[in-house]
Amino acid sequence: MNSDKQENTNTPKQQGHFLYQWIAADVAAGKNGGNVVTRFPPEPNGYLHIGHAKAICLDFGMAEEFNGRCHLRMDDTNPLKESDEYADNIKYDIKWLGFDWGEYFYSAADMFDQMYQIAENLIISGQAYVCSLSQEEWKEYRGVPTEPGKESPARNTSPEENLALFRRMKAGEFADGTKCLRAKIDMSSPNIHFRDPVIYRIMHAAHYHTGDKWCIYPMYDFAHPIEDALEGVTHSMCTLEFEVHRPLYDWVIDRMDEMGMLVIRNGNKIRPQQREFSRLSLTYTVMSKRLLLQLVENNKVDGWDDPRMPTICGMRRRGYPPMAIRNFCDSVGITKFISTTDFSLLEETVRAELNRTAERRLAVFNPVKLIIDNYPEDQEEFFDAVNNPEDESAGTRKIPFSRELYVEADDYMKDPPRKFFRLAIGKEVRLRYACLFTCTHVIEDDNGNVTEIHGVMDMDSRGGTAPDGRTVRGTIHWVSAKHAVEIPVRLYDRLFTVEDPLQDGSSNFMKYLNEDSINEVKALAEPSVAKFKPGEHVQFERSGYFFADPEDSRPDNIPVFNRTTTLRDSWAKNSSKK
RNA sequence: UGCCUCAUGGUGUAACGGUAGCACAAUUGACUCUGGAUCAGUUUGUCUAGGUUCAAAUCCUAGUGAGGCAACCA
Repeated sequence: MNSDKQENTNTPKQQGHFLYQWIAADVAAGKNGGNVVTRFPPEPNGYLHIGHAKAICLDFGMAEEFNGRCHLRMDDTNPLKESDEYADNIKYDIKWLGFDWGEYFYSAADMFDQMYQIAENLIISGQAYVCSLSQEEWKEYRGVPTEPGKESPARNTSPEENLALFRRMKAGEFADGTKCLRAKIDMSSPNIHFRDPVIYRIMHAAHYHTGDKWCIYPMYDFAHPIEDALEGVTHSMCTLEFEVHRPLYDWVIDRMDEMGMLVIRNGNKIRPQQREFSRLSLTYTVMSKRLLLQLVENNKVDGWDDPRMPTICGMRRRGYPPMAIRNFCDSVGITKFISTTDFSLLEETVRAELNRTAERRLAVFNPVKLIIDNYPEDQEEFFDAVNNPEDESAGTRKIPFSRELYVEADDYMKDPPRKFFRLAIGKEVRLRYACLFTCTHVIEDDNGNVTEIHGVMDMDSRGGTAPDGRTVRGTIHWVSAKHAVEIPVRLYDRLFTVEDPLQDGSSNFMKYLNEDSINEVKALAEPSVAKFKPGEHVQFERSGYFFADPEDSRPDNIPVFNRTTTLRDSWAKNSSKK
């Protein structure tokens, strides 16, 4: 028993990314009593995007891995930007991804009283003071990194004087920006964040959560470590740009420790620690809330949940399954290296998931009539089709068949290249699930466009199997002309035309918008497609994965189908190369 | 420039002093009632220069390149 324990403490599992190892080492060493508490701390000032999903998977994932818990906390210390609408949608998105914070929901605003108390304590112990310098003046006093700054004239005023001033700030006696509370640290530190950082500012603004109770609000650098400490968070993970803030984070934790305000859990004093990892970047999109907001406000997209947006809600409407997003987040890994992930990796993860789960249907997007001349005019019959070849339990369905069908115009070629295995005069193809068909002739209009494809079926090939076992290379999809239903579809493509829309700065990114990123068309589908419910996925064979849009559907209850992603198409890839 | 950080195929990541591996992308073939899926194969890499060591992607030194910080935003 004893030796077992020793082995555990000395050999943390040497696998997983660096943050995993960091936590594993703490657990093995018995730090915080071996408990792990993480947190995901969004500011409710925008919608969550795929970059946040990476952080969510990390924060909740590490908690689960070490049998701990992950808090959800609204980091709402700036009333000017935050709202309930954002907070509600953030919660919805996290749940949709499949994570649960249980009873551990927090709001920074709920800790304003304690933050205020800590600020007063700092003033009393001479570690904070009220400064009246204007922002311009302060900029000059703070100085540049290469040389020490200058002390604020208020730096050495007495605690009594500062306390009185701070209380008057709280009482609303001063206008915005005329005064602020600064931590008294080190004006000559090479780390700018140590040069007496502002920890409270005056903002006469109603907070979506606390209303008019406050007119002073804490700054991030002060609030965040307090939030972590008060909640008893053990491991606080954030993105790389906060690396230089870490000494200040630790400074605040030290002060709380001196004040005896750190949480004691099971006899262990919980001292939160911060570590940083690289944020996610994706090709062909932008990931900053600010820029996404610009797209929304300039009507370049249809809102935060436009299926072209890299937001969680946009991807949901596009038809990306939550598991695909989680698998993607796992596969990009956690490092400190600033990298850009190929969008195709995300798409491939989505295809992998949908290939397993989505039912197949036949739909024709660019129809041309195909007539089976040896099939009786008034006859119709039904053929069995497999719903999902990757999942036998999905069963089969019947597809109606008749003399006149629609097929893709692209599936016919007048002068086909040698490796074209589709319709051409004299060639035999398989009509998926139905029969073998040989094209005999076509009818063209005055412009040379094919209006009808004619041919004959092998009457012994019903169901699509060759009676003599001959191989037929090409199989094409079709719908029966008199049975087909018309469905609205939205074909989406990437939002930007270049891998890095910010290649010449964030002010010019809109010029790289892809004008062709949405294409609304009609398609003809087999009748069963009309029965799809909003929120269901489908693969239209040989075309792509589609998602019945939960927001829009027609009066006849046929949904609008958003194209989630195309199928891989090695024929198109090869032929476009030539 | 001051402080902090990072550097492995086209892209992203693994290797924790001992055979540079995996995924995506690219490419060849097999198979196939989706030119999908599946299976098999191929191509491409340790930023540079020194040092320590029997042995370095890994440790040390210097250089180079990239990023972050200098809001009363988070």
